[in-house]
Amino acid sequence: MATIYDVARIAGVSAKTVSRVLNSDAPVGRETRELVQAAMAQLGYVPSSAARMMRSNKSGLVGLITGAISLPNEPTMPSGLPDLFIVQGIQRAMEASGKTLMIADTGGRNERIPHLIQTFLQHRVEGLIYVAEYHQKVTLPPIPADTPIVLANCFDDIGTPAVLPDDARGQHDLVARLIMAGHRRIAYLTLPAFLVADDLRRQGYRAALSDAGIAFDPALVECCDLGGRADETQLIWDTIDRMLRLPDPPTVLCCGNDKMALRVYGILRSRGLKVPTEISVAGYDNYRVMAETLFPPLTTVELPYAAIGVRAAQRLLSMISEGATPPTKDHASMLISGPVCWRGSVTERAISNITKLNVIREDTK
Amino acid sequence: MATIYDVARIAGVSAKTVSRVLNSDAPVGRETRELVQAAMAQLGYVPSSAARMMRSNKSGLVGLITGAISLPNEPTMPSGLPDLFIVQGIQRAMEASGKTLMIADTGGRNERIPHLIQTFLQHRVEGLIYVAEYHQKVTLPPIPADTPIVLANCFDDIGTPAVLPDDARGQHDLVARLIMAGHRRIAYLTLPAFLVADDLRRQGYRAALSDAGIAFDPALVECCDLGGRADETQLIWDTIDRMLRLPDPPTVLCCGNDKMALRVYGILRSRGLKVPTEISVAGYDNYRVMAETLFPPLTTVELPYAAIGVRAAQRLLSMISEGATPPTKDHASMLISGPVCWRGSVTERAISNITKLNVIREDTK
DNA sequence: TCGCCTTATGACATCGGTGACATGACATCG
DNA sequence: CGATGTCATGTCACCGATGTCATAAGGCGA
Repeated sequence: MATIYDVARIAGVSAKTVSRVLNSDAPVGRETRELVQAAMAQLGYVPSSAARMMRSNKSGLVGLITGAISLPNEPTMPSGLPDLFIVQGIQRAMEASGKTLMIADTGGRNERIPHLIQTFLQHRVEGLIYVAEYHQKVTLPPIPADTPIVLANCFDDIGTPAVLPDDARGQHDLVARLIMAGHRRIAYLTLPAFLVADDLRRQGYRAALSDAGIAFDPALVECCDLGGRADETQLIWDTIDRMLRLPDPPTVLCCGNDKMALRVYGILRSRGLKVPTEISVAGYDNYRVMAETLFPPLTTVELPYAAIGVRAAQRLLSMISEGATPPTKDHASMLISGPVCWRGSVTERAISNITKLNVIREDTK
Repeated sequence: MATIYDVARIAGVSAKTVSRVLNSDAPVGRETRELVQAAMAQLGYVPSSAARMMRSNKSGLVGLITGAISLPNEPTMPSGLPDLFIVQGIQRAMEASGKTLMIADTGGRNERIPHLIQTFLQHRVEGLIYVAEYHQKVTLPPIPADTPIVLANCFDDIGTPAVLPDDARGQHDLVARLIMAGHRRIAYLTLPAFLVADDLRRQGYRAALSDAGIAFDPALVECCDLGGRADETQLIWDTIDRMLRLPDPPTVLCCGNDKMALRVYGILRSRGLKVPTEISVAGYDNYRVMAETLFPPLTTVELPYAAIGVRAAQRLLSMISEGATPPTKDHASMLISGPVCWRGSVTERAISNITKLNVIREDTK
């Protein structure tokens, strides 16, 4: 591979002059510049970032650690694959700032994280982002204090800056919207209780009911996610069966995620119940291949993955540019909420007030 | 950040000795080694890959260009997101060989590819892989001859090494298996004709019919994919309507992908047809969140994304180790086939012969 | 016409490792 | 006992850029 010295020789100038042409950091005669550029083109010269980095001690690299690439779609995983949108958001933001993103993957084995961090440090990354597959608490190995790090879709208990989905608000907004559409008996088929999101979503669910003066009925809430185990369909079937036999059965089933909603569609139809005319269904995630492809399309809440990625990247970039000074140690975690995506799977029993409707939408975007 | 010189000073040895401890490339006294290791630990020393690379001229980096991260799930895209499995496969293979993968994303704008390649070349990657979102022909900008490149899930017309899904064989195996299950009237709701995969799949479809001595009936084949446009559901509806009215209607509907199969499920049920007892459905892709979550689970053909990734990576690695010598210029493209995933969405009208069945399965894995 | 500034360019050291080679202390062997 | 070999370690140059400083030519005001 050609070097500036090769270019300099061909162009009949010094290496330093070639460097100046490359960086435009000092005046170079027009004629000389053209000679140098011709030589570079002729040799197919590409500057070595390694050499450049040695001198300047700035790598322009940001490291991203994720299990997202390795664990898409694993049935055991709650939210599934769309967390890759986080990576996409980060990518976009980094792009815009001229940094190069190095992506490493745990392959599902968290014990490899120290090694991945080591590799990144060898490349002198200017910052790190850790992306979790679903909203959870994590414990990362210690990172050198001069390397800023941001957690995306996860948090720890030592106050590392984090960017998280606002699960409580998402569920709240959905339920509030369902109430506005005239629903009063709102069932909630929840995620497994060990998920951070489950607790937050339940809070949002209850808060929305409470806001509307609707009593909470524990008979309408049941965990229906066994992490993809074979008997899950049976569990959902039984749960729906039980709820429909209640004296005052639900008019809408809120599912912990879109995948569960897909199952519910199949079950309801096997029982001869039409969606949404006989019963409404809502999901969570806005997993678009499902939500938009289902018939009828699924009302759901968007998990704002791309926005989480963008915000995480921005946060890291500002930490990098502010230098080692951790600023006013502002809120370690930042919550991002996504809008309710209203589609045909829920009946509008009463369009109470279009204006209010718009308010909610704008409020949540 | 500490350097070997800092370590050397603390340990009271020369920098070269520290280097020897790092690389174990020459004998070092036990006591000295321990001193050095203690100093490294004390300083939190991490070697600079930039400096190392300058001397050795080996980066240990491989560049991966993809639109996969940016375009998951876009309704306009045929196969959708699972091509990320290719990236996962590549990651695994690179991992095993000790190379570090740099991933760059086109963000859907192919005109950015030259810039991405430029960035990779600055980092002196030892090879490049381009991953396409779906099986297609691509035209990449010229790459320096000394940088090997492999195409995954795509090909070009200048004979660049490529690793591709064997669409013809996949569709053939599926149809053959359906025939073995007793089906004779096999409808095929195809992908858009502009897709490379469509032509190959049609070939496979016809070959399987022909193998079994079943006449090809054009009335059973219709394109039902408008790239996610709103009227797609209507088109599928009409097509199914027409086919069911045929004097000899199909007993199974093969869909161009699992997403279309999901739509078909909804439509069939809206029409009161039970899957699979009244009509069978098959998909393509083995997009597991769908295929396994649907009720009943979907029979489909696996698109062997992970295997494509692994093979592409292996191919690149061997090109790297063989050096600039392009070997015997063997087949530019390598076809990878995936197995038929047999699930509950298709009836077994006649289990003709278990042995044969196993043969097909083994044959296709 | 001289001093000074700007433009255009080059010489050289430097970044952090590693390869080539040298050196000194022992051990081994004929 | 001297020749030879191995171990343990150090010296120094070098990889390919760029920062610092120097130099030379030309423009311009005093």
